[in-house]
Amino acid sequence: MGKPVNITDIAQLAHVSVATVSNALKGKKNVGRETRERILKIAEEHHYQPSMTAQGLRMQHTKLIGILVHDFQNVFSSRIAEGINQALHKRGYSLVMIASNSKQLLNASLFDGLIIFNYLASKSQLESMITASKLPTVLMASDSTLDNVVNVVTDNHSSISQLCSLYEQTPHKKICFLTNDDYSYNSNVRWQTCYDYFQKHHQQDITGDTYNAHFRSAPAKKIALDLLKKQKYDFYFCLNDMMAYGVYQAAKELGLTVGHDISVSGFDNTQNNLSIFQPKLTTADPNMALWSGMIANSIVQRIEGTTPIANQTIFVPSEIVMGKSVKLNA
Amino acid sequence: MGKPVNITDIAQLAHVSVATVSNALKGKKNVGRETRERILKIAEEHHYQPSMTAQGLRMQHTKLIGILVHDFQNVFSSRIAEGINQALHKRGYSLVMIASNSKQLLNASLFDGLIIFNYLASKSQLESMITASKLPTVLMASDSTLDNVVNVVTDNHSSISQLCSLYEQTPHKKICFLTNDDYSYNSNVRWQTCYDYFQKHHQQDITGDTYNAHFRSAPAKKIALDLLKKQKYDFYFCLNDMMAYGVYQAAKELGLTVGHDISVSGFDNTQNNLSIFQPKLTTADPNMALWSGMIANSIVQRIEGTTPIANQTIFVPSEIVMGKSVKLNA
DNA sequence: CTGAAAGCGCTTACAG
DNA sequence: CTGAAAGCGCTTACAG
Repeated sequence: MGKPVNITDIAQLAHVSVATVSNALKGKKNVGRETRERILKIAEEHHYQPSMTAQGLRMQHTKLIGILVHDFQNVFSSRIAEGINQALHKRGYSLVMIASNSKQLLNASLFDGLIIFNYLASKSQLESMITASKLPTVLMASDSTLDNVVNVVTDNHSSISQLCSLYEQTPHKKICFLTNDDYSYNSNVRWQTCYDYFQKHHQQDITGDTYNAHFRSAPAKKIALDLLKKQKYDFYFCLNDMMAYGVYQAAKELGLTVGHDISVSGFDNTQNNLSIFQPKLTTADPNMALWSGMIANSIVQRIEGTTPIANQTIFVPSEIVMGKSVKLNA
Repeated sequence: MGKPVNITDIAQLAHVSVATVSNALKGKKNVGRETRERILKIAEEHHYQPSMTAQGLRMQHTKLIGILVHDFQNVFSSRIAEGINQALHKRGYSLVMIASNSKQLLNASLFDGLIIFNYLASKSQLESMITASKLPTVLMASDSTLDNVVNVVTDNHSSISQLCSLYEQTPHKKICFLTNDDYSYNSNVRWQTCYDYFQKHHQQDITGDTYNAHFRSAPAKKIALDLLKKQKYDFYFCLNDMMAYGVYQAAKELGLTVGHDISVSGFDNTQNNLSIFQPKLTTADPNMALWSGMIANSIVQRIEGTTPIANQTIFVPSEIVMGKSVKLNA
């Protein structure tokens, strides 16, 4: 394809220097009115668009913020990305999504800042990437203590405590917990909150009643199928919604009614207008709008120096949404 | 943050020129073995990563391919993007997703090629963007005739014809069609195929039995609710799955059983392991794996000059998946 | 108000 | 085998 028109082309067309074209285009006041208008007109006519590689190289920033996702298909990252994108756009930045197999782009002086949600790497691998990039970074599910990162995370603690307290208002006697793997920040914090809660209020050690279903529905279904057959538990406390969905499926397969025969709770409030959960799931809603706004704020402030670069953790409030999946005493 | 180490830093550390560092890093053979190893070691130790803006400016390409989506949340674009990403990665390109509010990036000499799925702009707006960018471009739902675009689209024709022929094997007598707006390529092609089919096989003009539900479930539900109450139709031929879902909801609300009282067909096969459609929907499956592969191939070939830049339309085969939503004669 | 020049970090043809 | 130099498209301090 013919190469795009550049600032030199415009300069020639307008019979001025490239410096003047640049100044005119950037709205500097040191350009004569007549000259400016002529330049603008020509640039417009030729669809002139400044080269981001040249601008980026010269100015040492790109106004681009990268969001690294494990893969493009992840529904949760897509949802939060959309919110962040809106917020960043208002502040003059563009959000660019890349999948983890393109992570070498993170250190390529392409982005002014980084946002990372889920990653399969270990925490130390992740941190070495972030350290190498030297960029202001927001982590959405971590408690990294690196200087250039701010963790903007769900306030798991308060929501999980409230969810735990529901147990006392049910007729149930036996509760179990579905978790994710050890390296999962959210799973760890949520589980620890449960542990503390049951230790304190019921003098009960929940360790033996904890099952790792990897935050996914299929393993959760399998585990629940087994446990339900043994009638071992009547309350399935799931540390995220996907696992709750697995329990729903298991219950259905065994002819059990959620919210009646057993109770199920989740976390994330991923139920949408597709009405996957029947009955409606009792879960925690992370307030995505607030979350994305805080992420956008944090990163822009660090890039622009409004907030000094220093480690910080910000908790985003979440709230309980009451469904019909937990059977409360009359 | 401290600025990243560049090629000059490495050159000083290794006591050689930047040219030699560059040659060593790129694996050129004109560098002494001892020198090369020393350079590589130092670069490694300092986590040297070439600047993409500098490289891009110098080489006039970035190995970056942009995919423009209407918004990050769109499930369909996310799904196809993931497939394209895998295929491009193998060929040394990175896929970068941007939302439509960042479309000025398309002409910024940042990308080597463009992939565009859904856009709310009119065809002419879209085409002027593509023309200005002068980049090899793949369109996934269009029949643009611009020189630098190749349309890689679902083979609507064959699947829709097969779906239409199902009607003759049902006990139903009255069929209606749910469509999208006029500017929707897929809707247009699919509807035209239906029109031709019914004209030819039933001497019937379906125009009066066509309803615009904007490819979305909510409007489809509303329309279906109205039509079902009037008992006007017994076969709801939906030009995509989302609208079929709306019809399912309407039927459920009225106590009607899909696949028994009425028949419903869709297009896209978006049903996943979340089992949203009960009973399983009869629909067309676009073969996403094949589709993403063909997109990746097309664009890389044009970028690298393997295939000359010229307008082309490629049809991706799709196939019917038989669910239980269409009631066939015994 | 305008333009010549330096320089951002690279790559590559060229001279030695 | 190695390095000096030009140049990709910009911006900005500076001189006039």
